[in-house]
Amino acid sequence: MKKLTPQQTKVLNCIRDSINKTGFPPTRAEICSELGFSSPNSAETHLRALEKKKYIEIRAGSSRGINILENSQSLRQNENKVPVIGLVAAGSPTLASENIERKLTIDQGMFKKNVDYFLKVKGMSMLDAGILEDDLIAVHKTDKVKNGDLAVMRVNDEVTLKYFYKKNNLLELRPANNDFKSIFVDLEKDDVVLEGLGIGLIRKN
Amino acid sequence: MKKLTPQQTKVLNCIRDSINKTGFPPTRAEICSELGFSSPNSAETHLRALEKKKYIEIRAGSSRGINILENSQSLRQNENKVPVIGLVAAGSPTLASENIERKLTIDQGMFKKNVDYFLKVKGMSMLDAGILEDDLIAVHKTDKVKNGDLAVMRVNDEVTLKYFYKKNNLLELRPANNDFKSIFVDLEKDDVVLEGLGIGLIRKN
DNA sequence: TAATATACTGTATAAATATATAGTATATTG
DNA sequence: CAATATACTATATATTTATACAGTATATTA
Repeated sequence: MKKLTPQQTKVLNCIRDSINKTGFPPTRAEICSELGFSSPNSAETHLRALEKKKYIEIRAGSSRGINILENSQSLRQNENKVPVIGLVAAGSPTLASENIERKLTIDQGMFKKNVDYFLKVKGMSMLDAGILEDDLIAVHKTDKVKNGDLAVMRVNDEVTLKYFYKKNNLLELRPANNDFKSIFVDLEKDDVVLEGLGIGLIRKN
Repeated sequence: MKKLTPQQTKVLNCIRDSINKTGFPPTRAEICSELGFSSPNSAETHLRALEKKKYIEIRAGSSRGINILENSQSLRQNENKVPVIGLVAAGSPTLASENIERKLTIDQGMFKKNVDYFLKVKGMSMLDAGILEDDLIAVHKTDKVKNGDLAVMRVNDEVTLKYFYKKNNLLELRPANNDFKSIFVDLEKDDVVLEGLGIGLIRKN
C-alpha cells in the first residue's frame, strides 16, 4: 500500500465524509468546493492518483462513480481495540501490559491519524488547552514533531503531555496553565524520547 | 413505518445491491435495466414512493442522490453510527437530516450512557469546563436532569450547551467562562426544552 | 363511486457530470 | 539533469442523469 500525500489524504477523507453524510460519493465539483479548489481537474487528478495507488476505484462514465477500496488491512484497522494507558510504571515501556488500564473500541477513522493508545491525563497542567484530569488523549506514535505540537514525551523515565518547542539543543515542554512552569531539557544531557502526538481527546462525564 | 409493496421492496433492494457492489447508488436508468423496466419514469415513481414512506431520501438535482435511511428496522449494524449535529436550523428538530453533518462510528460502551448524537460546539462559553469550539459533545437524550448537569437546551428555538440550575420557576443556564453571562429562563413564560445531557466529549486536533 | 395509489411505456430536455486539453509551477526521483 | 509526480487554474464538451409531461391500466381506499 503506497503512502498518500497530505492532499490525497484530504481528498480521500472528503470522499469518506460525503458517503457518511449523504450516502453517496461526491462529484468532482463537490470535492473542489469542499477543499477550495477552483478547477474540476484538481479533483480529477487527485482521484486518478488515489486510483493508481489502489485506494479507490473509478467507474468510467458514471457520475459519482467512486468506490473506496476497503482492503483487508484497512478493514482490520477500521474497528480496533485501543489500549488506555493510566500511570506508566518507571522503567516499563508505555504500552507494557501492566500499564494498560483497559481497552476502548473505536473506529480508526474517528481521528485524522491512527490512534495507537489513549493516555489518561494526570493533573491540570494543560487546563487552558481544554485538557482536564482523567481526559483520554488519543496518541499517534510518530517521530515527526514540530514546534507547537501537543506531544507525549518521556523525560527521565516519566511520561508527560506538553506543548513541544525546540530551539537548537534546548527543548521546552510548555504547559497550558499559568500555575505551571515549562520543563527545559538539554537534548545533549538529558534522556528524552518522543512517544507520540496528541491527535484527539475523549472525555467521559 | 409504512409497509412496502413487493415492487417497492425490489427497488429498495436494488439500491442496496448497487451500494454493496459498486459503492454508490444506482441511476434511474440502472434501476430500470436491473429490474427490467423500459422507462426511467418507472424507477422515478418507485423512488418517490420510497421517499414518501421514509425509506430513502432523494437529493434534488444530484445524480445518484439516493440515501437509504437506516432506522430501527435496519438490517445493518448501524446502531454504532451516531450523527454529528452542526448548526441547528431554526424550527427544525435537532436530528433533522439537514442538521446532520456526518456520522461517527463509535462503540456505545464508550460513554456511561447511550449516545444519541454529537453536538458540535460553537463559541467559547464553556471554556473553563474544558470545552472548546468545534469539540463534539456526546449527547444522551433524556428528560431527567439535575442541578449542575451539563445540559443541551433549546431556548426559543436556539440550541445551547450550558450548566443546568433550576430554582422554583426560574431556570439558570450557566456558562463556564467569566466573559459570558447566565441565561435566565422563566419556565412559565419562555419556551424551553431539554434536548439531552452532555455525557462526554470528543476532540480532533 | 370518485379519488388515490400502484405499475408501468414512451419521449423530451435542462442540468449535472466526467473528462479531455492547455497551461504554470514546484518538488522528488532515477 | 531529465523525467516524473504533485498541485494547481481555466475552458470546453460529449455524455450522463434527473425530472417533467403525456399516456394506459388496475387495484385500493375514502
